[in-house]
Amino acid sequence: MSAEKNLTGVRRSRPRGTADGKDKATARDELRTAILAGEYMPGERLVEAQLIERFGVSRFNIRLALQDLAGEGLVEIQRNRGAHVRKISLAETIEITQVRMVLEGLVAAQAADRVTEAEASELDEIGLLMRRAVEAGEFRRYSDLNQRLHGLIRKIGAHATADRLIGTLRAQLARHQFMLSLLPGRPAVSLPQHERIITAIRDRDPAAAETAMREHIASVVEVLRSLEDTPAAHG
Amino acid sequence: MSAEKNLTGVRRSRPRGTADGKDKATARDELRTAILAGEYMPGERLVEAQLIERFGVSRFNIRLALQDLAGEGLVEIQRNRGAHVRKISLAETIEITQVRMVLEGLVAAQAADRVTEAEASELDEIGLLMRRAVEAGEFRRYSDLNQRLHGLIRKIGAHATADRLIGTLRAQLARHQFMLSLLPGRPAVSLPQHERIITAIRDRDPAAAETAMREHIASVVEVLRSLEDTPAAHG
DNA sequence: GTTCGCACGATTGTCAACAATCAGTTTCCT
DNA sequence: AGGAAACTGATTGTTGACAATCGTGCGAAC
Repeated sequence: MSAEKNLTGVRRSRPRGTADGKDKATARDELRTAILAGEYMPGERLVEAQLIERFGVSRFNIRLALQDLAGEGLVEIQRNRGAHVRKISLAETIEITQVRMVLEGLVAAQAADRVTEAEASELDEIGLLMRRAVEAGEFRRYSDLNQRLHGLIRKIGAHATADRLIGTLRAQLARHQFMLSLLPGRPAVSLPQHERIITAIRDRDPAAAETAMREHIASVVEVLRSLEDTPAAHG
Repeated sequence: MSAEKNLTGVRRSRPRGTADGKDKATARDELRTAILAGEYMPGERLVEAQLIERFGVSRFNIRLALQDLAGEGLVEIQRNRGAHVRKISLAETIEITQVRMVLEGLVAAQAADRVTEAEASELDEIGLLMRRAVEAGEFRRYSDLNQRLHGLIRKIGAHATADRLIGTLRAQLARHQFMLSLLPGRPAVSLPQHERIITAIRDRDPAAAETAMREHIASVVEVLRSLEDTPAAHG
C-alpha cells in the first residue's frame, strides 16, 4: 500500500473547500458575533492577550481580525493604545441610517425589476405574517420578520455592491436597531410602510418601490432625530 | 556627567509626522497611489518582495498595507496565492456607479440644506469655469473641475459616512472614471447636468439637488450599460 | 498636602527566522 | 509518447522573541 507516501508531511489539514483562511476568518467572525451580541460594550478595550485566550487563536491572527473589524467600522484602533469597540454617536447613527435609506431604496427598485412570481408570493407571505404579528402584539416576532423582509428584498435585488455596504452598516447599528423596533407605536407605523414596499415590488414598479422603502427608513430617521432632543435615550 | 540618565529618556526620533520613517500608513498610501496611477495593472500580481524593494518598508508593513487595500476593494488577497490588483468587471462598475449615484444624491440634498453664501459663490465659480473649459475644448481641465465640483459638494454636505464610502468607491473606479469623461460628446451632455446641480444647491432645494445629481450619474450608468454590448471597450 | 519627575508593569508594534504552500518541471512507469 | 507522482524554486503564512510605547503608582521636593 502507499501508506508511506504520507509520512513526510505532518497531517496536512486540508484547507477544505471554499477555504478563506481558517484562523483569521473564524477569529474575525467570532469576535464580530461577540461584539454584536453585546459581550463587549461600546468603548470597551479589546486586549489582544484576552482575545487570544478566549478564541484560542494566535496573536497574529487576532491582530488581523481586529484590523478587519476596524475596516468594518466595528472597532477602532489607536496606535499604541490598542483596539476599542467603536462608540457610535446618535448623529452618526442618523448618518448611517440615511445611507441605508438610499442604498436599500436602490436595492428595492432593482428588486422590483427582477422579482419572480415565486419571490412575489414569498413577499406576500411575509407581509401577511407581519400583519398577524402586529395584531397579536408579538413585537419580537415582528422584528424578526422585519429583518427577513429586508433580507429577502436584498436577495431579490441581487445588488452585490449595495448588499455588502448595507451589511456592514447594519452591523454598526446592531444595538440601536434592536431598540428602535421596540419603541411604542412603531409597528403600527411601519406595518403599512412595509406593505406598501411589498405591493410596489410585487407590481414591478421600481420607482414606487424605491419611494416606499425610502419613506419607511426616513421615518426611522425622524424617530432618531426626535431622540436628539431627549439625551436620556442614550444608555 | 550623568550619562546614564540618557538611556531611559532616549530622544524619540519623532517618526510622528510625515517623516521618511516608512510605516504601514505610508506604505499603504504610496501603494494605493501607485495602483491608481496605473503602475500596476488590474490582475497584476503584487509580490511582497518586490514591494519591499520598491517602497523600502519591511515585509510586515507591506503585508498590513495589502490587507488594508484589500479592505478598500483595491486589491484581492487569495490565501497562499498572494495579492493581485482587483479586476473590476463592467457589471461591477455599473453597480458601483449606481451606489455612487444614490450616495452623492444624498450628499447633494444635504448640501442644499447647509450651503452658505460663500459656498454658493464657489459653486457658481466652478460652474463658470466648467462652461469655459468645455467651450475651449479643454477636456482635461473639465475633468479636473468635475472632480473639484463633486468634492466641494461633499464638503458642503458634510456627510462623513457617505463621504467615506464615496471615497472608496471612487478609488475603485479611478481608472474607468478617467476614461469616461473623455468619451466623445460627454462634456456637452454633462455640463448642463452640472449646472442644474449647482442651481439647485444654490437655491437651497434639496429635492431638486438630489434629483439633478442622480440624473447626472444615471446618465453615466446609461453610458456604461451601452458599453455592455460592445465588449471591445474593456482594455 | 500637592505637584512633578521617574521608574515600572502592562500592552502593543516590529522583526527575522521558520514552516507551509503553490506553480512549473522532471522523472518514472505503462 | 502520455499521464501522474514527485521534486524544485519561489512565495506566502505563522510563530516567537524583542523593542517601543503608554498609563500608573511611588517618592522626593517644595
